[in-house]
Amino acid sequence: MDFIFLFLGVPYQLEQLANNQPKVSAFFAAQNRLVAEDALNIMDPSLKGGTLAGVPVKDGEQINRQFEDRDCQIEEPSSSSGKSSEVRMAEPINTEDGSSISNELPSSPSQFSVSVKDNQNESKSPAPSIAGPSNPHHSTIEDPNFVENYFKSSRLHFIGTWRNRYRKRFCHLPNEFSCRSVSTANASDNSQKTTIIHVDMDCFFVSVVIRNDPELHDKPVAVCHSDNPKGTAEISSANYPAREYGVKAGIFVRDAKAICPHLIIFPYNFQAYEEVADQFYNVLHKHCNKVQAVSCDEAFVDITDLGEKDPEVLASTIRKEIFETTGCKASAGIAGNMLMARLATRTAKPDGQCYVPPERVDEYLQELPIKALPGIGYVLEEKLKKKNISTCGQLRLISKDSLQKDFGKKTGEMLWNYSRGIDNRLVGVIQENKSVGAEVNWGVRFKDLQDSQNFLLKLCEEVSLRLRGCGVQGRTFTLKIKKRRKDALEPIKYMGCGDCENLSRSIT
DNA sequence: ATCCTCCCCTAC
DNA sequence: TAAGGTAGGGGAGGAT
Ligand SMILES: Nc1ccn([C@H]2C[C@H](O)[C@@H](COP(=O)(O)OP(=O)(O)OP(=O)(O)O)O2)c(=O)n1
Ligand SMILES: [Mg+2]
Ligand SMILES: [Mg+2]
Repeated sequence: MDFIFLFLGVPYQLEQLANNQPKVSAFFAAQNRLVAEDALNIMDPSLKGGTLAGVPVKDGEQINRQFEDRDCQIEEPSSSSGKSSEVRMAEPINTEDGSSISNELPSSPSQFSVSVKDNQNESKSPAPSIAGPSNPHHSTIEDPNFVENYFKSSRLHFIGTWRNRYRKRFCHLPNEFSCRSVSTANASDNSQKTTIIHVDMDCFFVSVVIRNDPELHDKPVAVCHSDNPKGTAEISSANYPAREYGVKAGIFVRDAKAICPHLIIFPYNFQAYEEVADQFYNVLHKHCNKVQAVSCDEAFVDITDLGEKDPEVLASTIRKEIFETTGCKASAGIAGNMLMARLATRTAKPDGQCYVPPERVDEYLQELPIKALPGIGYVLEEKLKKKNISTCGQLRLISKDSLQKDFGKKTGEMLWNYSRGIDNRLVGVIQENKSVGAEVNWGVRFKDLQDSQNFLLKLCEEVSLRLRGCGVQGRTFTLKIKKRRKDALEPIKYMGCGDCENLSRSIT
C-alpha cells in the first residue's frame, strides 16, 4: 500500500518557509544539497509542542520520524511561492492485522511511499489576509477542519475512494479467479472462446438523483454543486438530453448554462450513489463470480465459463434486473475481450447493448477515433494527430517497431494491439494496493506558517487513517507540492490551484 | 538486467 | 461562490 498526502494551495507561504524555516521548503530544495534539518518537521506536531500528545502512535508521526531520521534535503526555489503539495506512500508492507510481516515479504518489493503535495493559487505577495479576490470563507484559512469537510463534498474523492470501500464490502465473496489464467499458459488452446460483458450505468450521478422523477428523464439535467450561471463549479455528470447541447462532465456550470439555458441542476447524493452501486454489484455477483470492478458504476464480467448459449440474452437480463432494483438504466457491451466489450458499451449507450463478434472487430475499429481507445487521452491523441493519425484504421498502418520507437516499448505495443482489437488482459480481482495517498488541490490558502502546518498534519492523519484501514504499512514516503508558477494569473476556477509547477520528493 | 526516483498520462 | 481525488501504468535517466 502507498500513502499519499496531498498538500494544496499555499501562496506566499512557501516563501516564508523558504526564508524562515527549513521545513518543507528545505525538503524540496535538495538539488542544491541543502541539508534540511528535516523537511518534514512541518508535519510533526510534537516538534511544535506536541499537539497530538494524547494520541497513540500515529502513522503520520512515524512517517514524520522517518523523514527526520533522514536529513532530507530539500530546498525551496528562490522564487518561492508555493502553491500546492501532495504526499504519498508506495509499496506498503502488508501487515495483516497489525502484525508486521515486513520481513516475510522479501520477494515482493515492499515500498512504502508517502507523497505530499502542496498547492497554492493565489500568491499575493504579502501574507496579510490578502487572499486576493478569492479569499473565501471556505478555505484552509478559515476552516481548521477543512480537509475533513472538503472530502465529504468532493465527488472525485468519492469515486477515488470507492474501490477500497467495495473491496471491504465484498471481500467475503469467493474469488475463483485466475483459474483461467493458470490454464492459460497456452493461451490459444482454450477450446472455449472467451466472452466478456462490460456493464456501465448511464449518466450515473444524474440517473440516481432523478430515479424517482420520471418527468425529468427527457429534460436536460446535470449534477453539480452550484447552479450559479456565472459559477466555475464543475458538472459531474449530464444526462443524455443535456449532452445534446454539449453539456458533459468536467465543464464549468456557467459554460453548461450558456449552451443549455434550461439545464436543471441537481445536487450530489453520495449516499444514494453508494447504495445504488451496491445494488448494481449485487446483481452482477448473482449472475457470475468473475466480476472485476472498474468503478462505482462500471464492471467487467467474464461469462466464458457460464455455458451461456446467448450472451445477449444474459446481458439483457442483467440490465433488466439492474433497472428493476435501482430504477436506473445500464448499458452493456459484449465481446471476446475486455477492450472490445468496453468499446461496445460506448456504442450501446444509452440504455442499450451491443455485441461485437470477432469477425466484426476489424470493421468496428476501422473508423473509430483513436481517442476512444482506453489509454489514449488528450496528449497521446495530439501526438498521433501530428502524425496524421486519427482513426484506428490509420494507426494500424504503422509498424509496431515504429510505434515503440516513438512512444516506448509498452505504450507502442499497446497502441499496436488495441488498434487491432487485441487485448490479452484477464478479468480478475483487484490486487492489493500499491500505494495509499491523500491530496487536496482546492481551497488551499495559507496566511501563516501555522495554517500550512495544520493542513499538512491533517493530510498526514488522513493517510495514517487509510493505511490503518487497509492494515498496511508504507515503505516509501512521497511528498508532492504544487507551486504557483512564476507569472501565473489568478486561477480561473474559484478557489482552484491555477497554473502550478509540481515538485516531488520521496524517501524509503 | 533490475531497481529507483521523478515525473507525466490516463480513467473514473 | 464551491468542494480540481485516487491509483496505476509507464517512460527517462541514473545507480546498482
Ligand atoms: N469527470 C468525471 C467523470 C465521472 N464522474 C462521476 C460522475 C459519473 O456519473 C460517474 C461515472 O462515470 P462515467 O464515466 O461512467 O459517466 P456517466 O455514468 O455519468 O455517463 P455514461 O452514460 O457515459 O457512462 O463518475 C465525475 O464526477 N467526473
Ligand atoms: Mg456510466
Ligand atoms: Mg463508468
